[in-house]
Amino acid sequence: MKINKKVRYGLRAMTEIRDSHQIGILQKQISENQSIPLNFLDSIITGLRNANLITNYSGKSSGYILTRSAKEISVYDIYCAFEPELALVNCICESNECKHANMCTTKDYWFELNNQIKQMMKNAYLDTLIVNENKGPTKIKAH
Amino acid sequence: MKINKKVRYGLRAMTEIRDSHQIGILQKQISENQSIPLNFLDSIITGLRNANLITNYSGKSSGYILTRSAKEISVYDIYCAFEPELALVNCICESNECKHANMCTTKDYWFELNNQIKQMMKNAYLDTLIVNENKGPTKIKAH
DNA sequence: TTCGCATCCAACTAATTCAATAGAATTAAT
DNA sequence: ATTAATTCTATTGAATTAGTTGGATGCGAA
Repeated sequence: MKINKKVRYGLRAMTEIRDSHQIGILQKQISENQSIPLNFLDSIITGLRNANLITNYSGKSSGYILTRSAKEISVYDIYCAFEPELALVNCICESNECKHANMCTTKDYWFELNNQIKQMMKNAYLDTLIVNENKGPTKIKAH
Repeated sequence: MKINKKVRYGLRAMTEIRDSHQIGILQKQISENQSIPLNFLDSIITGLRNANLITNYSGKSSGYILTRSAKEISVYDIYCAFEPELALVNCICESNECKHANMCTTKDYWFELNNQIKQMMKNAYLDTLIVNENKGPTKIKAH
């Protein structure tokens, strides 16, 4: 079970765009800052734009910005820019219902796990994604 | 993000073995009951045996049984019979630490999500996996 | 207007993983 | 011995992933 690279790069790209605030940021700059291959980033940007999460003015010095506040963009919004609805197992998509579903011992469990994961991704917002400066164990300040 | 078929079949196979209690159950029977291709089930059984979750006597009329109580076998135990430790992103495995980890905005989030999913799989035990008989909306009995 | 830069867009490919199959060797009950 | 089941190794075919290539388009500066 892996998160695919478009989602991972997409999330990192989104934090770059977030941090450029109203000014906007170019693909090239995102690519350099985040070590994402430029050509690959291109298709990631397409995904984010189609999902209506970012926008820009076309032309030479465009620069991408968010379409809404970072605290209104969830990790699941970004996930869905690159993947269909989260479905850990195929029978979660109704179109793919499997024949022995009505005697399946595991279906309910997968549905439950699927929902919980989805909910965790929906409850995490772009504004909370930050670099953790603490490398070592957390120091508790005496008070 | 998908659960692979070995894990899914493996979990279903485990509920069959659980339900055979002390008697034991043959691959062929598991294969028929759960519509799992027999040859493929073979490699799944191997995984479960190597993970020390099931055992049998080899030969003609063997039959598999659990090595311990179903309520002591977690979904995560079964998952790990077929996959290495859950790692949604590669940098979770220390051997694969990525170069810009110390400036990564998303690492902490993936670590947190990874831990929560792992915990949910560790807290679900084989004895709780059952067929849900209710097809329609739940009927609440008047009392 | 022509050039450079950056985005936009579609097709393609190389590599890897996944799901399944095939067949031979082994084991043990009858 | 025969039979029925498991065990082990190797291979295949399909699907997915990650990334590339090449060209069209749009804008601004020289």
